[in-house]
Amino acid sequence: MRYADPTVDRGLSPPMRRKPFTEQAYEQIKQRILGNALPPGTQVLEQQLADDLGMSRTPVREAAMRLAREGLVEVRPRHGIRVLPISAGDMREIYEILTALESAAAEACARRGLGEAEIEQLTEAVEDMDRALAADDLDAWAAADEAFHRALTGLGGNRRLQALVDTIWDQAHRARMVTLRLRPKPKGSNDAHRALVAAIIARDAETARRLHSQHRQESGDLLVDILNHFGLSQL
Amino acid sequence: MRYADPTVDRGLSPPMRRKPFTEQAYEQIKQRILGNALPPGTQVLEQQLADDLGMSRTPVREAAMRLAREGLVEVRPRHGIRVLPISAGDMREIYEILTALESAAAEACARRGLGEAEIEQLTEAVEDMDRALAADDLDAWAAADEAFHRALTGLGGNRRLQALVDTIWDQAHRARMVTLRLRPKPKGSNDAHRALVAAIIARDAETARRLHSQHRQESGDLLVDILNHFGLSQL
DNA sequence: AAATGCGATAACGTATACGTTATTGGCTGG
DNA sequence: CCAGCCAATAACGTATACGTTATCGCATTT
Repeated sequence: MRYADPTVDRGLSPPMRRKPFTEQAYEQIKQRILGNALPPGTQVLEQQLADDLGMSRTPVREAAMRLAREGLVEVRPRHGIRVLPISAGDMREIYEILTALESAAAEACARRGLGEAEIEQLTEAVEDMDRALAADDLDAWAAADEAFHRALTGLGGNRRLQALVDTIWDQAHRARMVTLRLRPKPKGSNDAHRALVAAIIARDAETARRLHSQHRQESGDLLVDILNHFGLSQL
Repeated sequence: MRYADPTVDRGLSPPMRRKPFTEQAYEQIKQRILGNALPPGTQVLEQQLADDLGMSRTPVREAAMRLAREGLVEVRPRHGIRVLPISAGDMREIYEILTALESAAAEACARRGLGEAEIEQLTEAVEDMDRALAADDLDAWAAADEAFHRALTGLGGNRRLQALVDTIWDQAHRARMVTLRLRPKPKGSNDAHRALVAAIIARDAETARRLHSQHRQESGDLLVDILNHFGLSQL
């Protein structure tokens, strides 16, 4: 039986524990899917993935079941693990959920009021978005946009909500990456985020919710329209 | 090696397939938790659960990991699987999420408009709630209330949202059962549901959302207050 | 008696073994 | 040549085996 070679024990002293294989498998497979190394429609056998990752089928199976429940793959009993394509309809569902949850987070932020340092996280992200847009760096813009949304949900003070949003956000990753270069410059997003931050600072919960809800819904609609317009009904 | 006895093959002809052990384990353990056969704080070893359920550790482990991600248990290496207590703070988080998602479903129902038969599902549930309340049958009331919420999310036309709500709803199950008999008669809920149905029929999306959001938020606050008032900070 | 060290043991993470069954490729009959 | 059958096989679900490591009891020390 082959176990993790203790001599390769990721340096560091005692508090550094090796990440369980199940976790490694989950992260790596997910990364391959999001990074398009495993494009939608791909089918891989459990054994094959296990070989690739240098572990046995057990952790791979556990990771696959998790990814399946998160909606990234489908396990088809004798056909392997299939990377799911995302349809425009899926995106509609995903954005509807993101809209509801993120708006609730925005409302919560405004209601409870944020501290100096917390506001800073948001404004920082908006400034990064501005800079990226000025430099025409769409990848940087996407990263900053993600940072903003992550900060927003993080500051809402609801861990469960944050975890849900993270999971769901990942499902839409591929579609966002594709549409990023097919859509008009996302100037509107920056403005919308600025307005939201203002509402949060003003502790106007209802406005914060409404602004973000509207913004999210518009982004979602735009994205779905682009997918349909370019005939990208499956990603 | 012991495999499922084919002679006990749940009757039915060919299209009837035995449910995988992993699934059985998940359902049974969950049922035991929700039914309080495994009260919060309980710790059971994987092997022990496996013996109880008449299967090996493998499916039990998979079920445990799933339940852990759903927030019902915590796996503590070498201490067994621990049934998590629910705190008032947890309930706040859970209700915040339910509020956001169900309100979105209500809005969606109103926006797209429901057919005769679909409306019927909702009014049926409300009538059941009325009957149960008149008969002072709180368990029946809770069941009808759950049916209403399930119908609402189902009719929203967003499968992902429905699945999320189902999972999160379960997390709050114990707390609802406990507070059911500590709270005043839930007459207000019935009225709120009736008003919501009216808004949906009128296809007034914004009102539907606002009504349901408010109702949900109030139920959540009430529940949290009761928990705190009775010192039930851990369930 | 309390604290420390150490060995036994139990529980876990992972690997492997194994029965079951769907799929597949070839073969036979039309 | 094609449809249907059959055997081989591959992939999966589940069970079991096994190395690792945390915990616990017990003995030794202060």
